[in-house]
Amino acid sequence: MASKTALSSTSEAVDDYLKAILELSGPEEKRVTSNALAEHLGVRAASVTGMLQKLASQRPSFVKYEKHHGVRLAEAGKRRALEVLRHHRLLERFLHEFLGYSWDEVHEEAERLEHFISERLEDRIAAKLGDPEVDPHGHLIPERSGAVPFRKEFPLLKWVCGVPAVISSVSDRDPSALREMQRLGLVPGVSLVIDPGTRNASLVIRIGGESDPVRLSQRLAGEISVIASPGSLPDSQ
Amino acid sequence: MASKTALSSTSEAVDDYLKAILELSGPEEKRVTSNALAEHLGVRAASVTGMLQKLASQRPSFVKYEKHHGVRLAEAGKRRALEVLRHHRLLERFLHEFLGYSWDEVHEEAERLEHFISERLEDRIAAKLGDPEVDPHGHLIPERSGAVPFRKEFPLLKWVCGVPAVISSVSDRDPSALREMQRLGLVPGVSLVIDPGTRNASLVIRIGGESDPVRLSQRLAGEISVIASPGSLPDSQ
DNA sequence: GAATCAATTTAGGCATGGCTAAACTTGTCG
DNA sequence: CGACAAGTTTAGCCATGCCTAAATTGATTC
Ligand SMILES: [Mn+2]
Ligand SMILES: [Mn+2]
Ligand SMILES: [Mn+2]
Ligand SMILES: [Mn+2]
Repeated sequence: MASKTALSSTSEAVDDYLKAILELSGPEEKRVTSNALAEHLGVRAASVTGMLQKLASQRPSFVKYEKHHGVRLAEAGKRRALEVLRHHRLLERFLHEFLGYSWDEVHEEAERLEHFISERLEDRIAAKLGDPEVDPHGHLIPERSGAVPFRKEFPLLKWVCGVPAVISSVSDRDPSALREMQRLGLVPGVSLVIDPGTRNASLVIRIGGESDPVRLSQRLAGEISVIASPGSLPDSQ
Repeated sequence: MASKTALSSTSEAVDDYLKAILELSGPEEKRVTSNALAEHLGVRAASVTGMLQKLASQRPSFVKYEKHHGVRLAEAGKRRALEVLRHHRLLERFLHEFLGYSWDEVHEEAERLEHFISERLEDRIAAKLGDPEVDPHGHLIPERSGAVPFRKEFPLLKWVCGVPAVISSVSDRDPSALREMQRLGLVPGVSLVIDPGTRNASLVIRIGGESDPVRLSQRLAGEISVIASPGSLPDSQ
């Protein structure tokens, strides 16, 4: 344990809490509840409380924690969370591009290794990949400096019918959903339109300018995020 | 912690004990003392005793342990130790060959990652490297099946003066020694002869058929292992 | 303003893997 | 044989992170 401390001073458990807070608090950096963390991390709420108290009491503290009112990242916590998230996404990309992993296999491996690679390895992987901006699921990779690229994207389920969109990213946590999307051609960069009036249990879409419609389950659609299609703007000729 | 268990059922600490026993017991599989393990692992002897008792009491047990008389690997322990050793050496080779690590940098990174790579990643790395037989320091890589390649090698310090030898491997644990060897050209595959009568604090050798002698400290020489040079056999024309 | 209920925290435990200090074995030497 | 020293084990502790069960708090709702 002493040797792992030398690398970063954070344990795997601490890393995972910080990353979970980062992801759950969203771009607006909302406070995150103990329950939400417990569910995301697969531990009991009581365990979360214990960890949050410890994270809040360190110097410098990793989180700002107010009893009964949730938690948000402090400066040091945000720095480490972004560091781990960069590791995760670089690793996913590396496994996919150099070692023949499919996009539904990369997440599990990266989830473990992200805590244990050195800064040197992070840099070598980034260099080998040519400093990529996105991972295989379309997620933006935080920069080495800690800067966070930003892109306004929307859940496909909230996109307006009839307006062309481009898939920007998909959730990486469900391998079987990823295989299904792969089969349908639903990968980042692909454009689509939602058929008017299909907003019930499923959604009918047309992919990439083709005319044959595809029916999408709520479950699958819920994992897809989109941005406006360049072709949908007024200046599209 | 439950999730790490899913990968292998051994913790990083257990892995390191098993690997240490494997290395310290040598090809003859001698019993290893608590003190030797404590020194190798950088923990106190009392901690070793505690761990050995636990490893011996598992089912199936990882080690055969007799109080006050040292420990040796049981079947399950040997299997896991070789598995981790294979990870270590494949990783060293991969970091060196694909990611530009120098041979004095690979050990530290591999020492951490060896515990956390999946069987899938192990296989992909081995395939990418073309199933290599040795790591950057000349150490033989255990096979996937658990088979252990064998090669009879000797400490340079015990080699006979005047008889040509070839460097088979060097210790990977001291980065500054490795840099020094690199500088002198003392890498696996290089042939050398020890000058007669130099067996004191240092050793004078001639490298690769050249005539200029090199003085080698006991410390450096102690990290080098050799095998007989093919050219030294009677049938060398 | 009080009752209620869901969310949260506290209290008390357990497993892992370290540590120190104090006992105990074992082999060796007088 | 017996005493001693080195090596080893035991006893008792600590930190990390998880758990369950039992309080507690805070946000309604009447
Ligand atoms: Mn993780
Ligand atoms: Mn991803
Ligand atoms: Mn290790
Ligand atoms: Mn090596």
